[in-house]
Amino acid sequence: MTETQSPSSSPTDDSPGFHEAARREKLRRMIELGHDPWGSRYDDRSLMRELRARAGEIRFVQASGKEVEIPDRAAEPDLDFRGWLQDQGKGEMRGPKVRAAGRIVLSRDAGKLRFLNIQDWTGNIQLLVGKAQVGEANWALAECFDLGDIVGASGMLAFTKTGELSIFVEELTILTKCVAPPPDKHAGLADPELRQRMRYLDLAYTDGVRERFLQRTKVVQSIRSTLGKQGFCEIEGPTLHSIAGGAAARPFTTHHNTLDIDLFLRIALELHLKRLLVGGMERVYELGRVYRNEGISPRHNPEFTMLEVYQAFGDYRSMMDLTEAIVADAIEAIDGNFKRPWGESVIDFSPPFDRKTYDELFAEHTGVDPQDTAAVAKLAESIGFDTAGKHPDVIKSEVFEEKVEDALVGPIFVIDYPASICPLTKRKKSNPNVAERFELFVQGMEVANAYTELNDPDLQEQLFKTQLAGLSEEDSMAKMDHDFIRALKHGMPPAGGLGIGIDRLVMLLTNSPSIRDVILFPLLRPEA
RNA sequence: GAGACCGUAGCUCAGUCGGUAGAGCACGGCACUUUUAAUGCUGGGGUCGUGGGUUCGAGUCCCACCGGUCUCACCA
Repeated sequence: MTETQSPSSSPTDDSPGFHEAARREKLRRMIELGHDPWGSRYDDRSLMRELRARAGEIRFVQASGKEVEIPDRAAEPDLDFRGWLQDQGKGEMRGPKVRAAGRIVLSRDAGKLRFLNIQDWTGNIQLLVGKAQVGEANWALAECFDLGDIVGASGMLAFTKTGELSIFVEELTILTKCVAPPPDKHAGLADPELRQRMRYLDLAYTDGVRERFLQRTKVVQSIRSTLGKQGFCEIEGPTLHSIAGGAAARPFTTHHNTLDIDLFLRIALELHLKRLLVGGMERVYELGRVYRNEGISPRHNPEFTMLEVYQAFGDYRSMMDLTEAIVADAIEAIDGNFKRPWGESVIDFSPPFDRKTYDELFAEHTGVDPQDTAAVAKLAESIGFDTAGKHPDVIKSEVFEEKVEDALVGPIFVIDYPASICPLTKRKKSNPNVAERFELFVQGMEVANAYTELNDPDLQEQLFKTQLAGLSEEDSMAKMDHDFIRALKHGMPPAGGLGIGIDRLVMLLTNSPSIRDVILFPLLRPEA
């Protein structure tokens, strides 16, 4: 901001930055004409969506005084509007007086007549500005407008001769001058780096971007509403943890000066929510950011949004029903279409989703008996995995990820995981080697993960102490948290718990191939 | 962290065999009171990501670096 030129500097057509210079010249002229180029409060405007809804109020008044309804061009797309209008003979359009404000995204001028398309976040509308109609002062202002300027207009809502709904402007207001040249008016921004670094431009000028992020908002609002209706209570847990538990991921570290202690940014919400179950908060959730110091990919961002829900006296099966309800309600909130496009294919989110056990899917996709540890190890080695010194369940899960997960088109609940890789999950009564856990897979992506929560403090302590052979402590979900064990000793009710990756859910629901398409400001290396 | 590909005007993109940098949009000027990515005429706009090297000559070939995209690794 320190390099701003004075508004009085003249445009120089032969220097780099001449686009800005030309715009600053118009800014100077606006000031000269007595306008504030940075605008102020602008009341009583209608949104573009509202204006389009009012098109039905417009009438053509014939010379005789007879009012004629305007044909609905949506119902008659082939109508020759110009011809229809001529057939009505002499007369004039009459429509409501309206005010609107928005950014100029298109501009055409035809001598002493200008057409401006202005856009707000509900749509756009054409302004018709005629020199004779608006008078010299407004016309002089209109001559200072550029693409990208934010302007206000008041006038009559009516149709032009070609049938385009327009505001026939009577008064113009500059609300904010745009001094930087905008992206291509048609193509918007295409360079993925620019789209992320200058998200404001991507939102303002690239087709569909604002809509996608508004859909994300609808999904999040819908989730809160679904949970609220079922009596769940939203809480805010700490994001600074002294033990980064609840998941297996490398944490970001930070430091508190006064206490002189190192802290971690949370990698999961789990352990604090379960403490709340102990405290008698029977249905709780948190929807918030977690941080994992891992790689960046089309499906991973170092900070992402997680939903975790805990329901006392439930189990992982109640969480399956809840997951389906959350997804179904979110789809209803967007557009109600359960068969959703995904690239070249279509995902059918109609509940109920498929449910298959881990072992069933393992056998189906590998042809190997999941109980036959020797055969599983042999398969792992044939894929190229090193099996030496690894727990059989670790080997099995490596094979599962390699051979099964990518093939899960879904939506499908994978249920009943090997217990040894689930240190926070209750075991099945019928088989202690199996954990009551499911993950929801869609297009090979893990979207949700849920357990019947382990509430036995002694078993939990033991599992925290046990590092599975073949996993480093960093790779392990088992991190000793004495305070959490102490909480369990006071009695955590049997419960179901659920985690949903919100970014990935939004990706799937909005047909977005990269997580960066649904995160407003994904992590980027700083510019040089 | 490894590999492949990419970086040219404000934006979107061409650029052949190594031979003085191109288009559309945008921008300036002129014309036009019913346009729809308006149109017609006209003008200006470039440190080809950065720095080296090869060459008589580099946007183009080579090396390093910066940034991005994808794949892999990591994310049990």
